[in-house]
Amino acid sequence: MQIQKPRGTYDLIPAEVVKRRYVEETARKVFSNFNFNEIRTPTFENTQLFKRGIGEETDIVSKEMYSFNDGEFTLKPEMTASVIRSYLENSLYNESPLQKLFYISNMFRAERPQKGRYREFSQFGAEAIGSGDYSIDVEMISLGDSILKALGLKDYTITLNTLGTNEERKAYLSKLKEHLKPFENQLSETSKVRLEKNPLRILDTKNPEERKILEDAPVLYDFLSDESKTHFQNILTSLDALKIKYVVDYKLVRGLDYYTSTAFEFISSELGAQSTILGGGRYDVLVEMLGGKPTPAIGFAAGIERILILLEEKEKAGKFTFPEDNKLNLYIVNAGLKDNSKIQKLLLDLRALGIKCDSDFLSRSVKSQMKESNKYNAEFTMVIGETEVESQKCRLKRMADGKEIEADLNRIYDDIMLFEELLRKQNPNG
RNA sequence: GCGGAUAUAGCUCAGUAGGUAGAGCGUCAGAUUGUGGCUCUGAAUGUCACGGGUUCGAGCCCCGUUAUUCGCCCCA
Repeated sequence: MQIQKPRGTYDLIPAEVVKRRYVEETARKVFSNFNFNEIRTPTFENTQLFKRGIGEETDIVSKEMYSFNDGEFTLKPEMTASVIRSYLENSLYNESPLQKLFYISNMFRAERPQKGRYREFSQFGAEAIGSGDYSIDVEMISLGDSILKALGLKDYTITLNTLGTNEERKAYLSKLKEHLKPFENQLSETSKVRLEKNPLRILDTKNPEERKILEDAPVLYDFLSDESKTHFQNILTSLDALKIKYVVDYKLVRGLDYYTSTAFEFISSELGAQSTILGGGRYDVLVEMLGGKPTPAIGFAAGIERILILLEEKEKAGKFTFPEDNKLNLYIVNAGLKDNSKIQKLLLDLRALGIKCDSDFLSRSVKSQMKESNKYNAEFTMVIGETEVESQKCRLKRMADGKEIEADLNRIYDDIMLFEELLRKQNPNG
């Protein structure tokens, strides 16, 4: 029996690699424009890092981690914990008080696969470590927005909330529990468990009955300090000034323990259950939790597969096209030349000069080779046989319009560059 | 992890009442000797996801497995 790829993984065949590279390169370009620097960390970490950083009770840590070596190591299920670990381990805080970092990497979570949800998946994301100022929150949101716009996406909603500080949340949570207690029997099993362990997550429910119960539940925002409220309002004011549209949703929460204060999600309606294409927020306590000095920080991550699904849907609808790979500059047709090394020598010289060129390796007919050249969308084609080798001359054909010049085999590169001029000289009327 | 659906050529899909597979696209070759795109002609390719069962006989029916997909859940 054929061996299959593991569940929830995928192959990227050449046609798909081109699309993915477009996403990665576009993201990289925008990150760079925002003066964020790339960071790369190991594929696996000590399991302890994620337990401490993400939280033992989270779904990710409690049931979705790929651990091995008796649980000592774990394939990274997200990047933030790794980035902070690396930030501390390499003392990046000594290089400058604000570190603006980005990453593009694959992650691993043992979830049930679905559209837009894989067991090995990819994210690009950014972390700004060292500033508690609201302006960096705005910077991050506009960074995410800029990348998606640069990619050609615009049909998404930016949803914002603020989760306040741990102390503020504590006061709120007891009120929320009080509100939910009477309805406990109507809650789902998971919500019942959460009522004790993490009541905030109940706000996130999709269950219509639970949503109803939550309608007149206390609102977290009302429990926040003036400082927290001002921080949030300043962000909103700035976003208005930048003409970035958003929706405030006081029920938006995040699933990882390290989040505090600002939280945001970029949501698309075209992805079914996996509607979040980009999500993030502040995590002002994480650096300290991982052994550093108290350091405010904020980050986000975006799902590359989800973005690709959206772009492919747009492509199908005729509203988008992926940029093509660089086309072949020259295809050399071998017309019965026994000594192929003469052609390969030519290819080698041209390639060294930066020309993308190829030839036949199947001893096919001239006609087939021409078709091949056409399929590769080659800019130029030339035919070389015994006659050409002897005379050191050949005909160089431009595929777009079929026009030809006589070219010198000893200076093909120059002739390609001078094509138009030579064409005029050789055919003054054509 | 729970519930539903699906699984036929590289791709998109047909396949009638169970009688051992087809189309379009793509690929390859040819349409007079060494020149592509259009057109025409022709060819190749499937253990009908895998394993078992029912039957004289299964792509079609039954069971299991695997994978995909939708919802829950989770999140990017």
